[in-house]
Amino acid sequence: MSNNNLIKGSLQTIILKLLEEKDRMYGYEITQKVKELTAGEIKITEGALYPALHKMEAEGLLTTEIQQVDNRVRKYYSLTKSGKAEMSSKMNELHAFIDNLHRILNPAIDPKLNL
Amino acid sequence: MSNNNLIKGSLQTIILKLLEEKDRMYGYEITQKVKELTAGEIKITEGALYPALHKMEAEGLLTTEIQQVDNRVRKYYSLTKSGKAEMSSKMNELHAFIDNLHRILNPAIDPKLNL
DNA sequence: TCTATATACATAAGAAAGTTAGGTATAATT
DNA sequence: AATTATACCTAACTTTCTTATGTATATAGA
Repeated sequence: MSNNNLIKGSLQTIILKLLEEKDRMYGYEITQKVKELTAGEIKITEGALYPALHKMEAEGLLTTEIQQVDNRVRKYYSLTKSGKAEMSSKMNELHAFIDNLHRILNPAIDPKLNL
Repeated sequence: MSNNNLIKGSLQTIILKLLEEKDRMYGYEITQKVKELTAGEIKITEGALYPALHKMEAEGLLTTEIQQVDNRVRKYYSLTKSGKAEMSSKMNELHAFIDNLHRILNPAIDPKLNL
């Protein structure tokens, strides 16, 4: 019923970073973790998540391990060596991008000074 | 020869905000302003910019005024009332999104404390 | 003079990364 | 019995960008 808006290109970075913080995660767990961390403001849709995970596995950034839990299948993902390198790289890119966004969007004079 | 990477959805916000800071701007001027503010790190491509400007004009966010300068045509864009409202809205969304990104990507314990 | 660069607009084909909607299946709750 | 939660998946479509191309004038350099 509602829109998440604005992830656009940061989903891979989010996945990589979460998997650096926690060694093994499965898809559904990632969606719940993001929902929890953002108080429900960002909801990763399954239509975005699963194709992204498959793509990253195909690129060699992630490895998988299937596990049976309570008669249900879970597919756990972990970072490869190359995935760890990609994580660092993407985090740097994202920080640089956000810094640049601030340079563009923040008025020259700090608006807080005008209060 | 090089890639800008990572704008994805923030271009409209950038255009709206620049036009709030400076009443009238033309397309080429916007590309130069962004390049200048980010020390060349973000380059708005024309293939992204012009369609975005046309779309925003069609949506009633921008109005245009064509002007002749040195035998060359310039198309100046300005915010409409609705464009100003959209600017505020998009800025809020973007700030909220960046805050959420920080919540997801920043480790629970401030890394600066580990230095 | 010719060429390249800068200024200034524009479009079109294709790729990338989402949304929305659907499907399968088990477990737990109402 | 029906709904919600858990857990995976895909396919059609849309949005937004990249890359490439086109037009035209002005200026600077070889």
